[in-house]
Amino acid sequence: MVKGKIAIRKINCSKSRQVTFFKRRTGLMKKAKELSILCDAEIGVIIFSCTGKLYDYASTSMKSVIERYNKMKQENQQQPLIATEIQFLQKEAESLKQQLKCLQECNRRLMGKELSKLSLEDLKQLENILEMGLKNIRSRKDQSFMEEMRELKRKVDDVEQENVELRKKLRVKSGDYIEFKGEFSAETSWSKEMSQMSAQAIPDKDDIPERILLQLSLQPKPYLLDAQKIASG
Amino acid sequence: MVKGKIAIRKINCSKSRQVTFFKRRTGLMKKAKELSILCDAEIGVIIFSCTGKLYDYASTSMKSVIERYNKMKQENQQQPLIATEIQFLQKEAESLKQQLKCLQECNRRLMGKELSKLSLEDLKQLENILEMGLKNIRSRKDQSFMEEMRELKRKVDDVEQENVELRKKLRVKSGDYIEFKGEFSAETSWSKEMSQMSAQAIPDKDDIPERILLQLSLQPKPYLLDAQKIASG
DNA sequence: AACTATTTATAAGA
DNA sequence: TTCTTATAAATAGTT
Repeated sequence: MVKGKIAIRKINCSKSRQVTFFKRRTGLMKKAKELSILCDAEIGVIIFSCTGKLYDYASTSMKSVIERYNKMKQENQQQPLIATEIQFLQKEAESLKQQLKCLQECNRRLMGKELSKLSLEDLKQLENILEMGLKNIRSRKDQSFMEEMRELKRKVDDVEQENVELRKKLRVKSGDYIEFKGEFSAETSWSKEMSQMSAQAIPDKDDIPERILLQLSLQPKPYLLDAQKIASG
Repeated sequence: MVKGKIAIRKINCSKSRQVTFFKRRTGLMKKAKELSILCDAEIGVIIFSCTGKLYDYASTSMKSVIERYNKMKQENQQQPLIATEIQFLQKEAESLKQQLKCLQECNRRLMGKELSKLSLEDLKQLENILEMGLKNIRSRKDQSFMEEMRELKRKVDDVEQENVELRKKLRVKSGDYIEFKGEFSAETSWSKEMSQMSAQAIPDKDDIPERILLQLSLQPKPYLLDAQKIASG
C-alpha cells in the first residue's frame, strides 16, 4: 500500500492506533464545529475511545441535543422508549395505592369504625371475626402472663433462698436473731398485676392507643408531584 | 478569496448553505464511521439541520451511546438527568410496599393472628382496641337490626290492615264469617332472627369468612419484573 | 510534536 | 441532489 492511504479496518498496532485516534478525533471535532457554524446546525458528537475515555462536542449543549433527539424519536416512533418504564412504575404505584386504600378501610372496620356501609350480615361476620381474634389474643395474653409469673416466681425463690443463706451466715457469725419486718410474697405481686389489668380492660375514651398497630409511616409524602415537571426541570 | 476556500461563518445564501450542509454532513458521518472502525471507538453523532431535520450516526446504537454518556456524566456530576423520575417512582413504590406490609401485619394482628412478637402490654392494648371495636360493631348491628324490625313491623301492619279491609268487604258481600288458620306475628319473626344470630355468633372453624374485609385485589402482579429489561427490550 | 507525500474533502460551477 | 474539477484540508508514515 502506498504511503498516505490505509484500509479502513481496526489498527492493530496500539501505538499508531492511539496516534490516529488523536488526529482523526481532532479532525472530526473540527469538522463538526465548522459544519454547525457554516450551516447553522445543532450538532452533538460523543466519542468513547477504546480505553473508555469520553470526548464530546456539542454546538449548543449535549443536554439540549440529547433531549431534542429523544423528543424527535418519540414523535416518529409509536412508543416513547424511556416512558415505558415510567408508565410501568406509575401503574404499579397506582395499584399499590389502591391496595393500601382497601387495607386501610378494612383496618378501620376491624377497629369498629366506618361501619355505615355494612349490611347486617356483614356486621355479624365482622363481629365473629373480632370475637375469634379476641379469643386468640386473650389466650396469647394469658400465656404471656403465665410466663411472666413463672419468671417472677423464680426470682422470688432465688431471693428467698439467698435470704436463708444470709440468715444462716449471720446466726453463725454473731449468734443474734434477726427479725424480718416485711414479707415478700409472689402471690401478692400477681394479684396486684391482675387488678391493674382488669381495671384498664375497657377504657371509655375514644382515642385508642394505636401504638402497637400503627407503627406505619403514613405521613404524607410528595407522591402527587407532577413527575413530568421534575423530569423536564 | 481563492476558489476552494471559505471563511468559517454562517453561509448566507440559503441554496449554497444547503449544498454545503449535504456535502459536509456526508463527510462528517464518513469520518465518524472511519474513526470508530480504525480506532475501535464507540461514536455517536447527532445533527439537526437549520430546518430542524435530524441526521444521526452511531457506531453501536444511539441509545447505547447516550446511556453510556449519561452514566459517565452521572459519575462525575451529582445527579442523573433522565433517571430522576424513574428513581422517584421506584422510591415511591418501595415506600408503598412497605406501608402495605405494615398494614397487612396490623390487620392480621387485629384478627388475632401473628401475635408471637407482641409483649404483654401490646396484647392488652390490642385487646382493648378490639373490645371497643366490638362495642361499636354491636351497637351498629343492633341499630341495623332495629331498622329491619321496624320495616318488618310496618309491613305486618300494612298486611293486617289489608286483611281487615278484605274481611270487611267479604262480610258485606256474602255475609260469611271467615276464620284464619295461622297468625302472622312480628314477634315470632324477630325471635327467629334472634336465635339464628346467637346460634352462629361464635363459629368454631378457623377459616374466617373474610368477604367483607378482604375485597382487596391482592393477586400477584408483575411488580418484580426487571424494569431495565423492559426498557431495553 | 513536526514534516511531508499523498489522499481526501469540498467549493464552485454545471 | 449529483457530477466535475480545482484547490484546500486531512492525515499516514516518517523524523
